[in-house]
Amino acid sequence: MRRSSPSISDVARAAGVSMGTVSNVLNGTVRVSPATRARVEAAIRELGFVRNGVARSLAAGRSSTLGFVIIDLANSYFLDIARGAEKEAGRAGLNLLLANSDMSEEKQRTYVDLFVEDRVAGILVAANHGSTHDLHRSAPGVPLVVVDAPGDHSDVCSVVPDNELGGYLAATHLVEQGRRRLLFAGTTELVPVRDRLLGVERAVAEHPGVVLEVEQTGNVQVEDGRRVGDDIVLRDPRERPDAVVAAADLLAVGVQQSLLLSSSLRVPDDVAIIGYDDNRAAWDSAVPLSTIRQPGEAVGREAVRLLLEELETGPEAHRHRLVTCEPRLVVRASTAGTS
Amino acid sequence: MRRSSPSISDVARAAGVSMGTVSNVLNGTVRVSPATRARVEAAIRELGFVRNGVARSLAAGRSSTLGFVIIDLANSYFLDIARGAEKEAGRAGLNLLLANSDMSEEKQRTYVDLFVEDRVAGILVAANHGSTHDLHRSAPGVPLVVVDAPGDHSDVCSVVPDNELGGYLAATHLVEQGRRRLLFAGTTELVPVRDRLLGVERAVAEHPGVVLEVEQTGNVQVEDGRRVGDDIVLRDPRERPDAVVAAADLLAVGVQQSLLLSSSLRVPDDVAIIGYDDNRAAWDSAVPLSTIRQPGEAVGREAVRLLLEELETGPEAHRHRLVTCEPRLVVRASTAGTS
DNA sequence: TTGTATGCGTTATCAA
DNA sequence: TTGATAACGCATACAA
Repeated sequence: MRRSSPSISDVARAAGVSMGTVSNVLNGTVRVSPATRARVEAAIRELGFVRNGVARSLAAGRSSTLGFVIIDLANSYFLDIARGAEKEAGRAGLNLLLANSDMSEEKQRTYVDLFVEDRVAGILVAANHGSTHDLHRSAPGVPLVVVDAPGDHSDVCSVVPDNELGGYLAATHLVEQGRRRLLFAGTTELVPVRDRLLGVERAVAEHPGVVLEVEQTGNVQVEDGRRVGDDIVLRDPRERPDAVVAAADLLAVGVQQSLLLSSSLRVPDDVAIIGYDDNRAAWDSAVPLSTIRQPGEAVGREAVRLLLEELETGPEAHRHRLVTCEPRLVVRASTAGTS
Repeated sequence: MRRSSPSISDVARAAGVSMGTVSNVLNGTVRVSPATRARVEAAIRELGFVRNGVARSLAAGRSSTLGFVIIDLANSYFLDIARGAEKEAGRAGLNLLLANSDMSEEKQRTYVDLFVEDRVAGILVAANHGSTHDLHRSAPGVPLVVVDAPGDHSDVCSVVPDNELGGYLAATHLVEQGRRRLLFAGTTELVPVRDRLLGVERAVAEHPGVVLEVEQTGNVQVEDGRRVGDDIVLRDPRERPDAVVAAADLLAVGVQQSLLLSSSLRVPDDVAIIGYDDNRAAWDSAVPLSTIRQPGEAVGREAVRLLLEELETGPEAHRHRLVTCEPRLVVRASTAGTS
């Protein structure tokens, strides 16, 4: 039994050919006669040869893998982005490896550094808004694209979903369903939430007679939503909104739970509710939730495209830019009725 | 501006020392005089040198990264495993890279192959039960551990949660809460579910007077649970279970939703419900769900430990084995009352 | 179509 | 403590 795995030169010797020939049949770029090809392939099989990607990328000076540093894998949105990125990468013959930075900027740096050291072909980073400052400085020479947050435009490309449009779509939908008193719930501490609210405001402004109220929440989790719901339940009917735009699905689920448990208000009859994200975590609410679906796959796809573009164009000829992806309205039961 | 990133020899020239010296300050294994160290470090900073991990692992003949091929990243359990694995790997100075096989055995193979080609130090594979046959054959030379499914014991190590124990814990808890008519819901097509049922049966057998009924479901999703709940609601009170052991959290959520919507049965007063997995997707049910928490982090940790063991012992001296991790009962409101 | 030889950027061995 | 140099396994340019 051999100690280390066989190399190309072992294969060459076994097949009675040169290393170059073995390399040629492996890569298929240069023509090789069927006869020798067969001999080489037989030797490869016999020896159980597996090509060494490390030596490969060292010699070739390029790698065929992309690295994706993800801030929150528990969020299905980022998984969708990863899927989109993976597909687009596959089209270009590249593989996508993931690293979980788990909300930690330190781990984010560590993994970016790792990918840089490993000289991957390119790096994707899903980061927090505001934490993308010097990401590019960690990656000199390796193209890097910031995903889901606007990066420093002069140094990196970035891809973001159009949150303003999403808010607009949500509010417009509710108004078209006949709703007139809208309540927006969320915390405007978060930049994406702020953008969503802007879109809601634009939609409301387009429809005279429609009023909008904003309720700040501490966070955008289920418990925050429950508080919003409890508040609505306690109100005088004349003060009550007939529709809620939640800044996130979990928030919407909380609102819904609260209304349902109170048994006094029905969804959507009395209050329509729309969420945001189309998060898997909210797919199973009692009343199926209308929502704005994040363009996760598109974000991932576009990010890889930008990476490939930079890869082909070369670092200096490349102009960094921001690409925006459009979210989509998904109508389910929670807004389906007419008021 | 330089075309490619500076190498050790560039640094050596700039610092007026030899490559070996630079390598020594980089790795810190050999003593270097403070003076030259300072000169080298200055040159490194000045040139923006980043060490080349590819050449590094080629020359050293070893890599410091582990690869984890994950079957379903959308399931928070696997993310927990990844976290546990990452921590343990970190302790050994290794990095963990993830690949999403997304339920596809083909992608699983592809990524295992990729990791083998890249000569990672070791590979973790979270696989489907039954699909682990020839995984080791794809990875000659690279230690591979099967996670969450029993691998072919003679070829690989594997780590699994103790599903039988989990079932036992769940049923015992319910019996201790005074429940006497247990209903187990799930599909015994799935091996893990079958094991959980075995544990439930053992617990029931230990308590004369307690009866158990098994209701097969098509799958273990929320909708399957709703059907189970609907069935319970329609039953004659004397035929009705006072406790449900669901084979999975989502199933339990479905049961709960159905009972709650019916408004005729209360949880846990009339029917206690316990789930399985402690899946994040079920954290926000209306009545907080008691459950059996999967030992995700432990599974990941043990998997890496087995890998390290095989790495140190060497392939031939190493005996492959199966490690089992114990799940834990988590009591929340859905079983907290007394019947 | 196939063989030969050089270099990729490091580590590691052996001298100095 | 430091310097010189041979691998590591492959791609690739060039020669045959």
